[in-house]
Amino acid sequence: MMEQRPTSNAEIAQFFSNIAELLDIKGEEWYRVRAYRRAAESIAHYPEEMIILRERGRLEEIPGVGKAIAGKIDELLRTGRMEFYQRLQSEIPDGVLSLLGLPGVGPRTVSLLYNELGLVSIPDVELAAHQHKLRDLKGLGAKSEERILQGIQMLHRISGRHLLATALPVAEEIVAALKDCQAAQGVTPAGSLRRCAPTVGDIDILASSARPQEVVDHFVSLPQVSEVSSHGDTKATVYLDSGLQVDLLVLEEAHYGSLLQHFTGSKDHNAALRGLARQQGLSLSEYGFQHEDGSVTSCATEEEVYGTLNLAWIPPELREARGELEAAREGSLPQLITAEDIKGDFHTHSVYSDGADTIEEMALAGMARGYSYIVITDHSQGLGVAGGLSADDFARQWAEISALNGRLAPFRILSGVELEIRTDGALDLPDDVLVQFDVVVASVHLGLSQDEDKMTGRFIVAMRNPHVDIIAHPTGRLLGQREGVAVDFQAVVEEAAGTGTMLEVNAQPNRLDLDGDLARKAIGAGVMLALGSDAHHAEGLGVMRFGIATARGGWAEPANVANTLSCEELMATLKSGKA
DNA sequence: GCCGTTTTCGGCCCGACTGTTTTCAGTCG
Repeated sequence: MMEQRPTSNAEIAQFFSNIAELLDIKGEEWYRVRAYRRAAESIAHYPEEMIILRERGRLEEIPGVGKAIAGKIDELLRTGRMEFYQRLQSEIPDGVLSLLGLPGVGPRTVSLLYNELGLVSIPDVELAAHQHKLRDLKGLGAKSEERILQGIQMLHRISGRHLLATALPVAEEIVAALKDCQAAQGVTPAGSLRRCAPTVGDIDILASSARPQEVVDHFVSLPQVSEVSSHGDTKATVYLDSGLQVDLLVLEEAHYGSLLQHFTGSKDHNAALRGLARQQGLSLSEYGFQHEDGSVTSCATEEEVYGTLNLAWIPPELREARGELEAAREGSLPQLITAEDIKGDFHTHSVYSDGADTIEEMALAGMARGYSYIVITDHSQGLGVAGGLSADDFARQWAEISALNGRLAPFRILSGVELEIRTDGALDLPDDVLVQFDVVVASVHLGLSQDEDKMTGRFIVAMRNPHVDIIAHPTGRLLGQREGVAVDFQAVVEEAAGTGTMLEVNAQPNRLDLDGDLARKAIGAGVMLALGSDAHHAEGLGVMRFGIATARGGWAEPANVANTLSCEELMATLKSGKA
């Protein structure tokens, strides 16, 4: 049987990421390790497929990929294997890499655990810790052993990351509590929360103060805190009862811009920024810029930090080391879409299917948000579990929408449907019904484990139907629960561009689908995005902020997003057929 | 291992906190 060859950029990147960690555990020189890490990151987010670049001999155009790594990519694509990687694997079993996931355990400690005790998995380490075998290792002691054990128990309790929407209210509560401390000024969430990442590993909060120690002391003694992990003069890390980790950093006000920039990250963005500073003979840290003569210039605002490096200020959502530094230098950063640009919501449910509120309640909520329209998109009949509607049901709904529009004008309720793309690829309602909707949103909820060809085919059939305006939550991922469906996204994007079909950025906190990277790909191909709250009750319209944040992460400008159109413009666009 | 409008060799990102230390390495963000 043919061995499955890694071909996607993500799969190829994984090899180099593993190599970096294996070399790190082996004690290889840090810069070489970093080179592999950077290459992996670069490959994972490169807009073109490695397989194409290889054919054209253009692999070395990728930043961070030189002769040696290009050769390894070539070998991998040609033979499906990589000699160098296999040699490393023979020295260190794959499972050992998982030990790096333990809090407080880095490459040096992993090396000890493996080489001295032969531990190759987290359960191995747990057992050894219980048997007090770890405390005798050189450089470790009873405290380290206890800490590792606690880390393992923490991993058992919480699996991984927290949704942005979960962490945000917690962060706001802590910020409010910190403001009670008189010494604290300028308290604000930073980190992945400020960058509006879909999920956050921890909550970062920063403050400025003339008396940092007081603020840190106040922080670690908050009632929400269940455990203090570290507690210094300017920095502390705690765990809450919920298992969430919260970091606080406090500096004087003069450093505030430097601090905010530093603590917002991302790590990669900051590393790249420090690299730029180096080129100018400067050393950048949370305190400011250190010049070659040792003097330090601190920045009170982020604009000063970026300005010092001849860069425009960069919106936090873009700080992922994905080309934003180059754009900031050239003055070509996007004018990102904002909440004020949003004139309507493309994806909402009512009591007609599985929503909790009436169409009128949904409309009133939309009006309260300052929208000029919402699209009601109840499920079609094929999705029985969600109370999907038949053509007759929709006819009743249209009558109600029409009456409401008479009363609520100039606000408009648009008649829509979340049309099931059935497992056999057929659409769930006939064309003579579809043509009567203002907006048709098509999506898949069934047969999600179909193979890539079948799934891609279902999307393409839907997009080729002249009445389908939008594909909703295109990958079907559920954060922390389910990977997206197997689909050839490149083919989907091309078909969307070719047929003038929009792709949704679904704003549900556990979907955020498309994500920022894919949204950016879609925009790059000329696809229009449609933001939908997918609200199932009136309050649910509020999640739109997460959709906007995600679109911003995809570098979306107002012109890339259909929600910025007025109702008239939208109807004119839809009536003129698909592009 | 990568990279170059100072460099094809010699650089390459910074600092706080902790633990096991007796001057520092490891980890983390």
